[in-house]
Amino acid sequence: MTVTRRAQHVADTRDALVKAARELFAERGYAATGTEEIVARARVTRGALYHHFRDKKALFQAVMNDVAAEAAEALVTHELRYAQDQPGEPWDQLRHGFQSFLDVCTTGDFQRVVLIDGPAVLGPGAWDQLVDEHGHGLLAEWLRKAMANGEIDELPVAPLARLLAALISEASMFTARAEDPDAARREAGQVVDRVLQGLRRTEA
Amino acid sequence: MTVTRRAQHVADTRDALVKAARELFAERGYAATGTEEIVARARVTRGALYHHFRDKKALFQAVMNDVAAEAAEALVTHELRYAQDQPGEPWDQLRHGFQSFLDVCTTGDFQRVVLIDGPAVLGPGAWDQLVDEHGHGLLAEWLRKAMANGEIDELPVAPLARLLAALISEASMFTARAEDPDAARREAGQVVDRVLQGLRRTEA
DNA sequence: AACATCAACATACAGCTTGTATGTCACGGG
DNA sequence: CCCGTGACATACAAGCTGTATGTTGATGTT
Repeated sequence: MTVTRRAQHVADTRDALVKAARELFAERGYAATGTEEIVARARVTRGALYHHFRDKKALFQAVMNDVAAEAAEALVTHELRYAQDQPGEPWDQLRHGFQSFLDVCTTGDFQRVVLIDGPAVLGPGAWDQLVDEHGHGLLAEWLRKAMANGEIDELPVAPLARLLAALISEASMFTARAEDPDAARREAGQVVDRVLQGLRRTEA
Repeated sequence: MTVTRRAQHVADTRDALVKAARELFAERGYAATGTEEIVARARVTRGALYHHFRDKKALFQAVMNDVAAEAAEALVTHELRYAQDQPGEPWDQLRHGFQSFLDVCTTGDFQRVVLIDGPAVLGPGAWDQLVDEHGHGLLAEWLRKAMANGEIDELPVAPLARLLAALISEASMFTARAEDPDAARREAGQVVDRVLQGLRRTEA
């Protein structure tokens, strides 16, 4: 067996650390979470933590990647299924994808970890890295395609993708913190959709 | 004299605290700035700090209000002058205002303090409060007016204002962290303007 | 004018937290 | 079979925040 049992144990403790940290970071935020709580929940000691990660920030980085990867994967599979079920125009897929993106962002973990603490802990540019790494180069890709098809106006893709992502992120925050989440979700979705519609090709 | 000299000294130390904290928070971020550095720069002791502010977060709150108020004021005066110089259509003023907003957000202090550390330190909802307090209820006002004039489509104003503010905030981050800030500023401005244009009333 | 009082600080202290240095033990190769 | 090394656990040092206590100068009172 190439993968020894010991190696499994190692991976297991690492995963336990990331999982415990994720729960606590999402619940109380990065600053308010002590390493002691994390290792207690993971049922290891701080020694294990500092063996696997250089410092607390590195652990947070791992958690953030975890959350982002999960969200990206959920979005992709969701959209792939939709595209299969209903092979319509790319435009409709883009609209649908935006709404799905909104729903994905509205999960609690994503909000607190990626949107709130991420930039503060890892400095600005944390987003850039995430964006580059976890595929919403995907988003840029979609936009490029839509432009090539003449469905939306030509615009610099890089800033457009980032601004739209920020738009949706904020929409998710708005939704989550509203008194009436369902109503807020509808309103936010409506606004997002309208903004996207506004980008459609203006008939020359 | 109703305002005694002692009172001036008190206000002076408080201002010195806020100013020193603002510089350091903007430069190194909230978490990386110790209270000792702050009071050293303000040439007082930590006792003074904890006399004027309940804790470090309260000081940050004051700094954030300071930065936000300054930005809001700059924006307003700028726009008022523009409106006076060139009393055109409200639509043009809205477009111009967005670009000004972008420029205001691009100042270093605003980025780090309000956009990055603000939500993380004071929790989400810090934005809501700022938005409500420092007038970009102004923004909502403009939008309402533009809708009433039939210049842009009817949409829920609250989410629209927040999403547009987030859009511009992200545009400013994009601009500031780009290799070529000037080019990035142009691209970001172009995208923002295009999004805004997209909201114009669709001829029924 | 002497005195009490209180605000505006300064100083000293206690507790918590992070990171590191050191120790231990099991596993795995030679 | 034994020794080295990785994977932890433990113990320690340093820094930071918040609080409790001390001090001083202004201010109001009689």
